[in-house]
Amino acid sequence: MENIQVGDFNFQMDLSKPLYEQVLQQIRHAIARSDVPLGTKLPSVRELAQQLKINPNTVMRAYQELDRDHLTETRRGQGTFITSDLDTVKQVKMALASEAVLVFVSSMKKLGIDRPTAESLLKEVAWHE
Amino acid sequence: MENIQVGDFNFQMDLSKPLYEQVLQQIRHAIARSDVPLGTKLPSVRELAQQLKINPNTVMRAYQELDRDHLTETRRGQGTFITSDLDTVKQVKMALASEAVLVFVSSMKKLGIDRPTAESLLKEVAWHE
DNA sequence: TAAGTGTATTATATGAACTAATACACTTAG
DNA sequence: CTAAGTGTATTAGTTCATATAATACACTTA
Repeated sequence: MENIQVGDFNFQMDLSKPLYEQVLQQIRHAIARSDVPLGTKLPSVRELAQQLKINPNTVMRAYQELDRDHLTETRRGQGTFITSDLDTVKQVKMALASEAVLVFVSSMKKLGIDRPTAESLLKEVAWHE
Repeated sequence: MENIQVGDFNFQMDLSKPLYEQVLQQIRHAIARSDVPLGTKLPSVRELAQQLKINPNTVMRAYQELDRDHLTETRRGQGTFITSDLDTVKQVKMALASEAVLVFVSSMKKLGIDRPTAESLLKEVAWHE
């Protein structure tokens, strides 16, 4: 459970999922949560790779996917920056939230659990904001 | 989206996840949903492999995991049968449901979405029992 | 005894993920 | 202009989980 701080970002890496996916998701979530101001510069590819002890190519793969979602903007020679467009951030956030909701509903249906039961199960668990 | 019927079971295989995991989950869900009576015999390893056009070893891997959870019982020379113990089924079902709830809550928290918002998102989606 | 079960073993194939090394292109501070 | 710091691209190789293949063995039952 090592926690690595790089610039404004926090990373917890493990081996359960592809590394590029973890980097991608953790930065994406940081943006969605507004942990970090719009326009913030991401750590450079080389720096992040060094800090996380992974390959630069792996970091680049994550950054490219962020770019594709327009959550970041890359300026050659300068770096990769979080978008300044709040709408884009909100849209991505809602898309991720909807996806999570659908996954949950799908799980419940696969188990043959109806809506009221699912809702009460959800009410039973602690949240801890 | 091919749908394959084998005995009392329905399978929809794709390439998004390991084959053994898909077989495992689909049978597990069928049991949890009580789609199939307790005590029912699963298709034989060879038959299921043939119908799904996958390797017998892959099917066996799924069956062994079901056995480990005590959702099935294997009798050498006879076959693999769903447990007759309703409690076991209920327990596994609730464990899977709890897991799904936790995953959902975790997703919401990673996005910085609070409980009331999550609940209202859930209310907004169609369910279609 | 034969046919149908699960089980085990060993070998091989495949593809995704990751690493490695290197070179190139662009920007900016000095 | 130059050097250092950016992202980008390419090619090669490693590693690991998954899946296949072929075969043999053990047990049950008709």
